[in-house]
Amino acid sequence: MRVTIADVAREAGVSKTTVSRVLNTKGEVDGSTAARVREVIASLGYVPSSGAVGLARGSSRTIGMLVPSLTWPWMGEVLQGVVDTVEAAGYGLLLFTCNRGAESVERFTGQVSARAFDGLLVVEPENTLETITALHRKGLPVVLIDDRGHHPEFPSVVTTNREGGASAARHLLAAGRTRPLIVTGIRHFGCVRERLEGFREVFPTDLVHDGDFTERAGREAVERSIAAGTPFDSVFAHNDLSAAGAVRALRAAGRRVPEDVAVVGFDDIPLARHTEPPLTTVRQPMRAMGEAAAGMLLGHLGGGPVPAAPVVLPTELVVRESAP
Amino acid sequence: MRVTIADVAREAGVSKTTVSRVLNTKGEVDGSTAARVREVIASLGYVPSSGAVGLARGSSRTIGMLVPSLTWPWMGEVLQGVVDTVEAAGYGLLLFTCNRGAESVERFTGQVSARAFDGLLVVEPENTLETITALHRKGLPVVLIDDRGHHPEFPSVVTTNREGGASAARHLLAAGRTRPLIVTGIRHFGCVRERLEGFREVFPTDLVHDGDFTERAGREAVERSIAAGTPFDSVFAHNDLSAAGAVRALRAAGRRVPEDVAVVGFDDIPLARHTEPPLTTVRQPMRAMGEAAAGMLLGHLGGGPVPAAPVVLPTELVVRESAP
DNA sequence: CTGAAAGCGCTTACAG
DNA sequence: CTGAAAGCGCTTACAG
Repeated sequence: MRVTIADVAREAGVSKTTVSRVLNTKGEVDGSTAARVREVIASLGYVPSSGAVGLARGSSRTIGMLVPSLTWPWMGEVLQGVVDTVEAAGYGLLLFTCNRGAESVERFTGQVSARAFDGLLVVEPENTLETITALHRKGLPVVLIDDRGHHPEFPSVVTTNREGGASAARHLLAAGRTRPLIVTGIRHFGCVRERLEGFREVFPTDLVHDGDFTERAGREAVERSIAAGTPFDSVFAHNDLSAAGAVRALRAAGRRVPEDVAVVGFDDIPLARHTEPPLTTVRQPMRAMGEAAAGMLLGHLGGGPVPAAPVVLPTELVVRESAP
Repeated sequence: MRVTIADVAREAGVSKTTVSRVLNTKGEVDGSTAARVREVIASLGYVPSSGAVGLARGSSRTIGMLVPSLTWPWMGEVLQGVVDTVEAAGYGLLLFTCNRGAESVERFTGQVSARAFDGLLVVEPENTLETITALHRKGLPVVLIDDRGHHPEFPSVVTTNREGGASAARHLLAAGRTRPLIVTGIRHFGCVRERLEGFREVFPTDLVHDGDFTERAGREAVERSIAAGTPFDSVFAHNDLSAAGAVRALRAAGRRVPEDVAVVGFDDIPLARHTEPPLTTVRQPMRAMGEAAAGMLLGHLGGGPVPAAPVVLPTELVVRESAP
C-alpha cells in the first residue's frame, strides 16, 4: 500500500498540516518536531503524490513541449537542453507532437484544458499558430523556440539568422569567391528571409533557388544551374541537408569541392562533419536555445517577468573543408 | 475561472455523478439526459482536470520514458514511435534522462513514487538497472527497448542482432570477400555479442577490434590494421558511426571503397546515406520498436497480459555503394 | 509553534 | 435511471 501524508502524520504523532509544513519548509515549525517528521518521512520512504499536490495547489510542476517532429536532425539537441533544464528545476516534461492533423491538435488542446501542465514550450508545427495563440490568450504561459514566423506576441528564443547569413557571405568573399548561388529553405519562414537578406547585404547575388530544406533541393539547384550553364563558384545553402545535396551534385558533375565550388551550410547537424568533404556551416546553438527557452518559462512560472524582446543566441561559423 | 464538473452539473440540472457517467460512458444514463449533458459540456468547453481524475482514479493516464540521451542518432526515431502510439491512446508522455549521475537518478525515482506516471518505457542508461529493477519489483510496469543487457525479468522489444550480423556476413561472402575485419561496439552490451556471433558463425574471422560505437573507433581499427600490415578486404562495423570512421580512414590511406575494401555498418541512421560512398548497413527498425514497446505497455496498463518472451523485430540489410 | 476543517475536482460504492 | 456522500492525498486559511 502506498504511504500517504496521513501515515507520516500518525507515525510522527503530529497533524498532516505539520507534515505538509516541513515538506514545503513553509511556516514556523519547531526544530525537533521537524527533525522527527523528517526521520519518519525517510524511514517510510514517503513521497508526496504529484497528482494530489497538483490538485491542491492548482499547478502540476510539469511543463509541456510541442514539436512538429522528433526526427529532425537538430531536435535532439533542443530536447536535451530543455530536459536538462526542466529536470534540474524539479519539473517534469510532457512531450507532444501534432503531426496527424486536426485530430491530434484537438487532443493536444484537451491536455492543456486538463491542466496537465503549467506552461508550454513550442517549436511551432505548421498550422498550429492559431491554436497556440488562443491558448496563450487564455492564460497559458508559452515560449517559442526558433520562432519561424516572427510572432511578437510570444516570448521567444531565436538565433542570429541575419548575422549567420552575413558571416557565410563574408567568409566566401574573403576566400575570393565572386559568384555565389543560394539555396533557400521554405520561403515563408522568417529565418529563411533573414538568412537570405543577411547574406545578400554583404554579398549581392541574384542566383537564388527556392528550396525546402531537403537534400534534393540542394541537388536540384546545382543540377539546374549547371544544366543552364550558369557560372557559380560557391553555394550557400540554408541548411546542412541541402548543402549536402549540393556537394553531392557538384561532385557527380565533376566539380571539385572546394576548389571549383565552395559550399557553406547552416545548422551544423551531426551529418555536417561526415559529408565528403566535411561542411563549413553556420552553427545554430540548438541546445543552448532549448536551455534558454526552458529557463525563461520556468522563471515565468516562478513569478518572474518574461523578456519583452526575443532572446537572441549567436550563430557561429564553423569552418571545415567544403569552404576553407 | 476554470469550468468544473460542478458547473456542468448545475447547468444541465443533474448531479455530478451523472455528468461523470456520461463522461466515462459508464453505467446506464437516459438518452436524452446524456444528450443534454453533452451539449452543456460542449457549450462550456468543459475538459476534466487530469490531476483530479488521476487522484480519484488512482492512475495518471501518463507513461514515463527514461533514456540515456536524446542526441543519439537513432533516438529520435524511437521517440517518435513511442509518442505517436502513446498519443493515439490518449495518454501523455513524460520524458526523463538520467545523465547526471546519482542525483538525477534520485530525482527520477522520486517522480515514480509520486505516481506521476502509470508505467515506464526504458532505453537503459548505464548504471540504472538496479533502480529500475527495484521499481519494477515494487509494481511499476516496465518495458525495455533494445535491451542491451538481456534482462529476462523485464518485458522487452529487441531486434534480430544475431541475424543482422549474419546477414552482413552472407552479403560480404556472396560478394567474394575473403578477409573481413570487425569493429565491435562496447563489448558488454548483449547486442554486440550477438552481432559478433551472428557474423562469425557465417564468416569466421579473428580480425576483431574492440570499439565503442564512436567514429574514432572505426578509424583507429582501420589505421592500426593497415599499419600492422594485416590484409583485409572488408569491414563489418557494429554501428554506422564507426563504419563511417572506417570509410574515412580507408580513403585517407588510399584504399578504394568498395573496390579494395567493402564496408558494412549497423543501424541505418540518417548519416548512412550521406557518407562517401553511402553505407551498406543493417537497418534497425527503431521507430517500430518504439511503437511496439509503447503498445505493449499500454496493453498491460489496460489489463492485458505482457508477452513472456521478448518481442523481436527483424533487421533488414540495406545495400548501398560501400558494399554493393 | 500546532491542528481541525474545508477545499481542490474528480470517481465510486451505496441507496433508491 | 439518478443522486447524496465519502474518499482520493494533498494545501491552506483560520483559530488558538
